[in-house]
Amino acid sequence: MYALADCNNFYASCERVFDPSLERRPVIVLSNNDGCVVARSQEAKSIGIAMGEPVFKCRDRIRRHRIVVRSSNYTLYHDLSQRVVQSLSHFVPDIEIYSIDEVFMDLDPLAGRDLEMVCRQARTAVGRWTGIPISVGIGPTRTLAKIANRIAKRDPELDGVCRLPDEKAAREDMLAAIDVQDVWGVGRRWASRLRELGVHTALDLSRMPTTELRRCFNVVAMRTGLELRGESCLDVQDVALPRKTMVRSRSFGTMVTEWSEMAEAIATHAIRAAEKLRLEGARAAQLSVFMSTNRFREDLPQYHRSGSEAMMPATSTTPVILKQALAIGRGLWKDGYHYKKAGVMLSDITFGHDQGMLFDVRDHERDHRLMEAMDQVNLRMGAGTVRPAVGGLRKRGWMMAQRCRSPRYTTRWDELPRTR
DNA sequence: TCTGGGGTCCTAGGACCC
DNA sequence: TCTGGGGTCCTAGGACCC
Repeated sequence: MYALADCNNFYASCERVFDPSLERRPVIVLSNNDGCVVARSQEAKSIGIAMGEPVFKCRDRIRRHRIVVRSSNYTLYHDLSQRVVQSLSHFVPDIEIYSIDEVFMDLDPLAGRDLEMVCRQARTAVGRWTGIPISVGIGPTRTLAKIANRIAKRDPELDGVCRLPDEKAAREDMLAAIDVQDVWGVGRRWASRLRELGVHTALDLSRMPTTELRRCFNVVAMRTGLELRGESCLDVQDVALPRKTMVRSRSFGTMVTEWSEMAEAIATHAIRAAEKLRLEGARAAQLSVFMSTNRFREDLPQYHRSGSEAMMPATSTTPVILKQALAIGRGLWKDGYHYKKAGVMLSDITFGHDQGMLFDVRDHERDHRLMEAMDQVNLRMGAGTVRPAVGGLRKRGWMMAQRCRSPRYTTRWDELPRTR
């Protein structure tokens, strides 16, 4: 058996933990650059604010209903997420962190115990210890646990925990009430194709022949079908798999028309990416840079391009990555466009020892000492205390807009919550 | 005026090998 | 006259997730 613990309205709930005045009020959290709505409290959902809706389209409703608006504060959300995981692991040993607000739990080690009871205890504890409300779904496969979780959220009488019934008829009734689009693994495209085939609910999907799913879609869809029938195809990954790629990108606060600004943005992404790579003890052998105009501005000429080069040998040294990223970026750049976004992607990521180079003249030992010194200073004195100047030294238009970010209550001494 | 960021997996098709 | 069969690797694009 598996359980899925999912934080309710996670970012909105995080905002409430240290600001109880937000309780019972509609709250929304915005994406980077304060562009779209990425989280809504229950009250905001009831008003009809949609997930992913651009803020400028709901300004009226925000004013009319006095909705509280927050920029996203990932430092805070990430920290609270870790506390939720820590609390859960107190009750269930085998867990997989699936996303910032979801945890899968393998319940087999708890065989013989009342699984629903354990999950209820875990839910209460998370609420008390972290202030974050969660819902838990229990089922024989991960896909069914997801569905149970959805039901737990929807039906207040279940008090936040739903165990999928074992009896066939009862379970089928539940599956029949779930829209096929709401099944984990079925997105918009597949949902519309499935509807054309007469498949409208999770129950319909579970009854579709495996070979048909394989033929019309792919093995991923086939697994989903099997999982809905109770045949487990996806296990809890209790060890996080090593990453394969790393991306740093942002859309700009205001559009960029000068290479000097674009260069700062690319440099900043390259610097951050290299830093994170070192933090994880990894190196990358492939570097890509991309830039694009604003796809929503149909009145302006469009341009988007990416370029990529090998890095030999694989590296995490900032100056190496930086120099190459700027060279690629310069090659992509064309005057005359209004750029809205740029980014850097590192791939072919390795951990441990890499292939060396026969004619390598670079002093890697020196690189290593330099990076170590820089990282140590930044760790102790604050991020960005020592950094390459090409990333820019003053506030510029390309930098991200964040008009209403709450304090980083749990990770900064100078932003600790105070009592009056 | 204003529209996010970061991932994974699968498949088809082309290039290449013997 | 007649022109095979069995592979691997890479990439781009499409789908999905949060």
